[in-house]
Amino acid sequence: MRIGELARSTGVPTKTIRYYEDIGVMPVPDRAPNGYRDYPDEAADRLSFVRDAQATGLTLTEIASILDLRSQGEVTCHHVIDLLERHLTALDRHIATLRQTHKKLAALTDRARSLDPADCFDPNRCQTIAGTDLAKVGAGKAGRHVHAAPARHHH
Amino acid sequence: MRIGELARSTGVPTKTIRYYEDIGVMPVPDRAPNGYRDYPDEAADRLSFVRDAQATGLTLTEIASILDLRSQGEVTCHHVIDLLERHLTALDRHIATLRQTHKKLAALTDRARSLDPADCFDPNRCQTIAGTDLAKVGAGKAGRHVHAAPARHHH
DNA sequence: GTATGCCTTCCATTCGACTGGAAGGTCAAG
DNA sequence: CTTGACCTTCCAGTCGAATGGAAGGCATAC
Repeated sequence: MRIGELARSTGVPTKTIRYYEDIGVMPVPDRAPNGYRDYPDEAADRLSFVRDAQATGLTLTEIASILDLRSQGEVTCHHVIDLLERHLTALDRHIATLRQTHKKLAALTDRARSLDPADCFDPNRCQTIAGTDLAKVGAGKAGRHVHAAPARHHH
Repeated sequence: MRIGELARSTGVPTKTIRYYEDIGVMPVPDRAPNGYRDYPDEAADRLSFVRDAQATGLTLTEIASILDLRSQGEVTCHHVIDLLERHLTALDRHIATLRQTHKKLAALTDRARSLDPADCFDPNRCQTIAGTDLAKVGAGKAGRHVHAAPARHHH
């Protein structure tokens, strides 16, 4: 499979796939006689795994270290297990905060929705909601920057 | 309250607080006669809200638009509600993928743990796990880059 | 009075993760 | 034999979100 097809089948741009190869999260593929990259079918799964892992907040560097493409001698199984275990705990906490703040944001949305729609033409009304009420809704002191995941990529 | 205290009480560095002010997610505070920023108690709540919202994947720009600190006329309640609603849906999906991939990573960790510990001194064994098995575990085709949250900030 | 700690502004740099664009090679269709 | 889609490398730029550091002002302690 060529890079374009892989890109189409996974939704990951070709540019990004090449970039992943550069930084070591995707393995160096074979080349067709013409120099084109030639991917095995598993490449799509690998790419999907990378994206999923990324979505849980692992950095590409961490993912690379798990997938160990560069086969550095110092990277042992223990390191990988450690990394994964620490990440799983962080992930648990992260999901919890996410659900919490989801609730807050939902409450906030309800509040915003329940306002007299006519007031929406008065910027000051909006500001008031945004300012005071919002601050109160979001006032919880839950675990700060527990950790994260990649951003939307529409630069 | 001065910036240092605010920083201590929220865990957000002073640099970052000033930066938040620059980009408009934190309101411009009063100044003491000596020129020092003087924050009201609510500032801590506001800052916490910003961090929480950020943790759910909203960008600082989006947060600023919700908090509407700049009071642009065009930013209506509807825009804000829209933004929040879209974000909440995205967040639901995101949490779902997170939980899914959490499961995958947990399975992966188990698998890694269950290997003969002696093999851990053989780099090749680790590579094998990392390569083939991992790719399979992570092979699910769940919704790609649904969206996300900010990164750990230990640059 | 000077050391210490906190504050101020301003400007440059970092970091991860892309993304764009130039310059050019390959190949099937018309 | 050219057009167009697809591929190659390489290097530069962007974006969000900080972070670092210089240069200097304020306030309290000794």
